[in-house]
Amino acid sequence: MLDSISYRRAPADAPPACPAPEDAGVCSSCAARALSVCGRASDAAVQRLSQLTETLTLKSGDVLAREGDPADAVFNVTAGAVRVYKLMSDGRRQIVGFLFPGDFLGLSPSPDYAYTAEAIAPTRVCRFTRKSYLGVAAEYPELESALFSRSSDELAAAQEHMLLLGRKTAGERVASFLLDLSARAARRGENGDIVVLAMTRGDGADYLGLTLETVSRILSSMKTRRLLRQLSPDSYAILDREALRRMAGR
Amino acid sequence: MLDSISYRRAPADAPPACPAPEDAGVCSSCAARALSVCGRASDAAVQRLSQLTETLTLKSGDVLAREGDPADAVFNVTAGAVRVYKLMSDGRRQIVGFLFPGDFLGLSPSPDYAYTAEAIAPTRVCRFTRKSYLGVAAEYPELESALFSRSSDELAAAQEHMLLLGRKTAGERVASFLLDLSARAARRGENGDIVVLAMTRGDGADYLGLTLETVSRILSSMKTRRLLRQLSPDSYAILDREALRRMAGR
DNA sequence: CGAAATTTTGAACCGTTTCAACGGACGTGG
DNA sequence: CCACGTCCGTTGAAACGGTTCAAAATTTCG
Repeated sequence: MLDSISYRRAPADAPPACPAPEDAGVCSSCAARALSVCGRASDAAVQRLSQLTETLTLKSGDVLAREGDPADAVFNVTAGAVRVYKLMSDGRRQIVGFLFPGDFLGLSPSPDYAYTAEAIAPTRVCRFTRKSYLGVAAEYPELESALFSRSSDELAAAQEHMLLLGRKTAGERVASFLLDLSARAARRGENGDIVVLAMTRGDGADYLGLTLETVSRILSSMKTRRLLRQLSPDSYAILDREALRRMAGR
Repeated sequence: MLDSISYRRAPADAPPACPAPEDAGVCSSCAARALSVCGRASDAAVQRLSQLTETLTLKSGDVLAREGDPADAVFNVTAGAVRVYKLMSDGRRQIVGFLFPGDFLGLSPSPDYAYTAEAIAPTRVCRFTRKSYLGVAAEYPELESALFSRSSDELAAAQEHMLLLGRKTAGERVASFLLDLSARAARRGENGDIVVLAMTRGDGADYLGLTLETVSRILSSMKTRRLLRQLSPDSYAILDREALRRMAGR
């Protein structure tokens, strides 16, 4: 590269600040925030649920849930990032999604987890047992509606991702991914013009159905074509969003 | 091919017989059957819902829902087959799923359909308006639980399909597809050892993220390798399920 | 029966993967 | 503080799986 800038990744010693700061250790605000996002949960349900909740602080590599294990907990991410994936016996991996603050895991009533979920950065989550969740849900049907709605959004995202995996070219995949990360960051109240790739190239590749080399090559070409500017190894400024949109297809 | 047998597709003049035969035109049994599959809906909810239901008879090519249109109806397929897909502007298509008798469409609370759904054979569906569905759901929370459960199964299937699209080889995809069709047929009470490809090779390809030529080639090689025997252009007998399983991976 | 659509098969091509090498960032221990 | 090993990202070159293009065979349907 022409300009060999010396980068430094963000220090990885402590969980990053929570966008909606919570009283450390107390999880009521977490449950409230998590549920209020859905817009329909009653205050009473929030109160009940937050009593049944514990906060976990995880470091990169910690496993929240393992494919095939009994699904006895529901999680809500409050800080950090999580990868959710499925494995084949020979090690091939498909990441089916990344979780960021505000996202849920484990809502499905299925008895076992169908995926493994692993922190990929210092991460904080709220955890409630499925049993306690079911008790509250039975009492407050609007909670179930709210989470059903969330779950449906997830299904729609999964269908969009099937289109990406089944029909898009490598360039279209990476462009779509960057725009998606940007939109999600904006929805969390962060700056949508700066995309932070909280995951490695390998993780990105396993999400996009590519190899890490292909992801790296495409990011490089986006840099030389002035669509992106690399701010650090894991964050990029979007210079030409319109070109990225065209490149993403649909 | 060595043996050039003369095949004949099943005649396509009338909707095939419904597995649980219903009084033609009357939809109460349909709603009952649809909901009872979930195992939790009360008789009262079934009664209420069936009053709000109409039966539609569709021919191949008829559209149930179009991507972007307001999602004001929920469907339950009682006979036939439906393809659900997303399109790119240049015509590339990803089929995100096929619907067979017993399957639902349109459960998501999202205001618009995120996909197009089209009959690919003579098909019968029960249709209820979203408005009437919401009314009943508000009154009978167990209905919502039951459909949430269905929807979660769909999400799990979508995640499994992402693994297929992102990481499996062409042979693994086709083998997985055949086993999946077989399992779904068995769940509907049909013979799981005979797989009916209700869709064209092109539809299969657009589901598997391949071209129709690749699908055809792989089916041919499965025939010559005695994993399958072709009973008609659209139905195959599974001769070696174990080999298919190995071939499907995971 | 004849036309249109679908399926099958072959051969050339190409986008992505695979294999390989190198460089930078970071943690560890001397 | 520097040497060392590891992990991650980048880049190049060769190989390959699946696509594209083309044509023929079969099936479907009016």
